[in-house]
Amino acid sequence: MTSVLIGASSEVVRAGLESLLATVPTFKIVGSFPIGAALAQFEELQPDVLLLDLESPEDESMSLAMESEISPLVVLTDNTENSLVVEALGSGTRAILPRDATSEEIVAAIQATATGLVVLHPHVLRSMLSPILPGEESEPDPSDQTLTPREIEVLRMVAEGLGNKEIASRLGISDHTVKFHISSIFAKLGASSRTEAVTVGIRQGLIMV
Amino acid sequence: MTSVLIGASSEVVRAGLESLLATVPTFKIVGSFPIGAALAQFEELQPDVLLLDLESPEDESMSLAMESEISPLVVLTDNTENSLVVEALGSGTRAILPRDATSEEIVAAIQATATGLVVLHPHVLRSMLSPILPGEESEPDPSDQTLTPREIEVLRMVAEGLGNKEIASRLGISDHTVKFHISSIFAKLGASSRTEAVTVGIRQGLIMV
DNA sequence: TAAAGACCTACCCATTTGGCCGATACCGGG
DNA sequence: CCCGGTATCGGCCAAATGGGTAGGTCTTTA
Repeated sequence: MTSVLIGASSEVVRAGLESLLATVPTFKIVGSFPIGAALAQFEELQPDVLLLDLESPEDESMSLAMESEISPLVVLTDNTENSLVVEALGSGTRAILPRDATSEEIVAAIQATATGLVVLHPHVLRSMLSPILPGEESEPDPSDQTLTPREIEVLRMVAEGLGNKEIASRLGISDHTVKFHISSIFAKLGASSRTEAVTVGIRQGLIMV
Repeated sequence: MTSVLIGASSEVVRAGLESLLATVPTFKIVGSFPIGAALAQFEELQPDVLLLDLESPEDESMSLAMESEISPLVVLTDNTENSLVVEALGSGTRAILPRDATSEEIVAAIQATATGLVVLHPHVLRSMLSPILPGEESEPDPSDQTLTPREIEVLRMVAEGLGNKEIASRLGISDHTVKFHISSIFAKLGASSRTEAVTVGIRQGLIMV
């Protein structure tokens, strides 16, 4: 049984969510209020999940909810690309869905959230990943050479500051081989030291920091 | 009804997952094979979800799965902090859970994945957020030490892949001094190689890529 | 089947790195 | 005035690094 508290400024939305959740026998709606009231009631009602419908992420309700350290939080919002929602994940919010999510998605998100998991809509994920996955940049700079999976694996360990010997033992290969791979990496990346290789690799999105 | 294909190298794990999923009436196991075989069967069986148990993210199976563009993919792995798993999200993987996830979590993740949502374990989320959320850094490692302007200058050149001698001539100082600065940087950043110092420096926002 | 590429191993050797000892000099605060 | 932090030099030395060349499997591709 998962107890759910609904917070939505629109009464229509509340009614919609209520009827939606009512179709799932393991859900129990412990309350349904405008956002402010829902937040106020959270302490007392202690629901497993708080389902919030936010008109816009700029809404102060978002920050309010974030600051109150309410943890199992499912948020419906329009602007899934706003960095605000991404930040929200850093402080309690367990799920972010667009307001036009299907009922199956909302139900699944609440269930997953209740178990402690974090749920995202693919769009939200993309906006999170875009800064760190520069994505398919194929500038024919000096090379355009693609590293083999093995080389990427090695480069990743180089970035960790590991020595050739250490890398060798982790991969179960000889350190001679590691040196060979690193030489190939240098050639393909146009680098001449492992440190330079790392920065180039990061710039090209091959590895992350 | 959600059809699930299981891929795990260990027969014990397969049996465990099978019995776990069997308890959910809306799940239907369409197959259970070692990882390679599971990937091969994916086309034919066309499951709604592919559940993979990966021993380690370095496993070539991961890259294999990523390249095959199989989309509804739930991955169980040990090393949830590895950037590899984060990258995996960029190409198909819909869920990443630690291998010691509870049965509730696994079930919830499969259900959410089937509806198209992306599911993460909180740990995985943290490793994704850390690069773009500079805040919340409160690891009193050996670090928290602030680099002097000169040291930052040196670190920046180290990141470019320059050698001590080269840095020395650019700064108009002796290479001994450069080595001294780098030693201080190592101590303050808790690094033990110039490459590691660079990645730590990038992580802490001291330098940029 | 042949060719190509990825992957692994091995050797030699010059250069670089990083740790360790020490020293001088400047500057600001107690 | 002395002390601590910063910046600058010096030498010594073990270890790691990077370049070159040369071989060997294995899988995929043509």
